[in-house]
Amino acid sequence: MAAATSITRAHQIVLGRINQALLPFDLTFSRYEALALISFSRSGALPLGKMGERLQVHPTSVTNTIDRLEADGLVRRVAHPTDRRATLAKITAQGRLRLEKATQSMVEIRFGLGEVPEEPTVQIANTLAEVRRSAGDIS
Amino acid sequence: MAAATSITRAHQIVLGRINQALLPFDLTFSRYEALALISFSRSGALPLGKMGERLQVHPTSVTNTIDRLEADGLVRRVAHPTDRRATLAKITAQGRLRLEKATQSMVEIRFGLGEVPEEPTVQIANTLAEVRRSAGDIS
DNA sequence: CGTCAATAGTAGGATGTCCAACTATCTGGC
DNA sequence: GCCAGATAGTTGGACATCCTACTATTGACG
Repeated sequence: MAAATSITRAHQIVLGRINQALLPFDLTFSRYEALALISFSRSGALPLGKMGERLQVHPTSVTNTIDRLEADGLVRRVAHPTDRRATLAKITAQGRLRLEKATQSMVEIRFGLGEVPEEPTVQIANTLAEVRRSAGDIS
Repeated sequence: MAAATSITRAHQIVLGRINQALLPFDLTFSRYEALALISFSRSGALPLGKMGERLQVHPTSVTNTIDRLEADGLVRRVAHPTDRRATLAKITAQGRLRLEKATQSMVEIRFGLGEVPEEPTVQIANTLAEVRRSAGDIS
């Protein structure tokens, strides 16, 4: 139970710090993650469904996230070239700019890890990998 | 960044499993945590503010949680004996029964850790302690 | 080549979390 | 004693998440 509690608390702490740091950019961690994911794709656009898979969130959550990013002018919904069911979220120039600034801030706060040194963070990723493996999140 | 991502994903996975297991008892992890906390107190009752401190959540979250537990008959709001500002959440007999059953289920799924062996879970708690220490969550 | 199951996305409703603002009560300094 | 500031809890609003149910489109099998 100590492990489960630790994960919950660590998550609260890290997420809280991250969202605090993203506040000036009018972003949240969900929106930041989504924006970053899109920007990493070669064409700068991704079908919403694919995003849900990658981020491991429900399709309705993606809809919500993209709604907000689009309202803020950071992405644009465009039609999928061949599949008329699908919608692509395409990052805008403004979106890339905002993402870049936000990422600087993320790096400064070390993605919520704060003053925790490098070595322990590697440990954390490694030990939690066990949990993620058990759920098929990673192989 | 890998560490931050790992914490987020592990949290999603563990919380998802826990809430799934609590579904038959009409509980969520928040409500389960709150109920357990109250039951551990000597008198079986706690001021809402104290609960917020212990669980590290906002006062309004406690209000919400207790609202639901009370609506389900698992706790009852009673007046604080000396401080008329404060309200105590007191666990009911039905609450203790429900908690007991839910706890059995929690133990069975090892609090969401599933098939992860004992040793790695200890590792997880230890490595994440670093993050929690950095936020003053633990000493 | 036509029907029907599968897939992509969205709408509505529930829960949990936070923040800002409010009411009620307590407490300490004058 | 009294009044200002602190404290306890709630209310209303914002976000993120999930689930169920729905529409539109695709694709596969008879």
